[in-house]
Amino acid sequence: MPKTSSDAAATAPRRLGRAELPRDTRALARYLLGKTLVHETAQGRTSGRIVETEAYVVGDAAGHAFVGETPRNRSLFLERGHAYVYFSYGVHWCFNISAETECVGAGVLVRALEPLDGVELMRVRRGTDRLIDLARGPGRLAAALAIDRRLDGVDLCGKGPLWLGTALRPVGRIGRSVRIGITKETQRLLRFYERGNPFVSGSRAMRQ
DNA sequence: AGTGCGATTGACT
DNA sequence: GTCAATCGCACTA
Repeated sequence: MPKTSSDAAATAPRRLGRAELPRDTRALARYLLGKTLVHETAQGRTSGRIVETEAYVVGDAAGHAFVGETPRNRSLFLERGHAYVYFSYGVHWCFNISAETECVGAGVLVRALEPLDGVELMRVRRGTDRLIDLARGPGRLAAALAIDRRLDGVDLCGKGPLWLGTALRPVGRIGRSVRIGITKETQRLLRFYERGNPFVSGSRAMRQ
């Protein structure tokens, strides 16, 4: 059987520091492609390679921060590198990374991961055996890594259980498209993904 | 206090 | 392809 990036415990990524993250929201969305997202819990470690992101920039009517700071979106106003986790459609959690500086509301939605460590644990959490579906889409990704409201606002650049790591493998060609599922600012090309990667969400055309 | 709706997913025709 | 599930939040009054 050929070795794939989904084999457990491939190589250990190094934690990324805040200084390594671009301030600019769009730049951060691109930078994150190929990087590793890790969550360590009592159940074990799950991690994945980020293959799809969306930028929600300053002054963006589609962004949750557009209405100004509220109890729900306050994490978007933290310094870059903090988690913004929100509850979507009364069913799913979605994971974002705050961007820009403190008091500026912007962030990057992480939409899909290529599973790395803890694939079996992800299968249990997700209730499916299909590797391709474990973390393909923001709601699935959060479920696979057990990300929920408890992680809203945590620093991803500290020593906590949820953190960003270096890329274990360089990112390939980056594709760009409109963002998925929004009703405002629908023409802006703020979705970024690794071209041809089967773990990217959406239709086949959206992965090319 | 009531209303409308959403950065989604999975089941079903 | 269509559509219900299911909740918290922002907004109106």
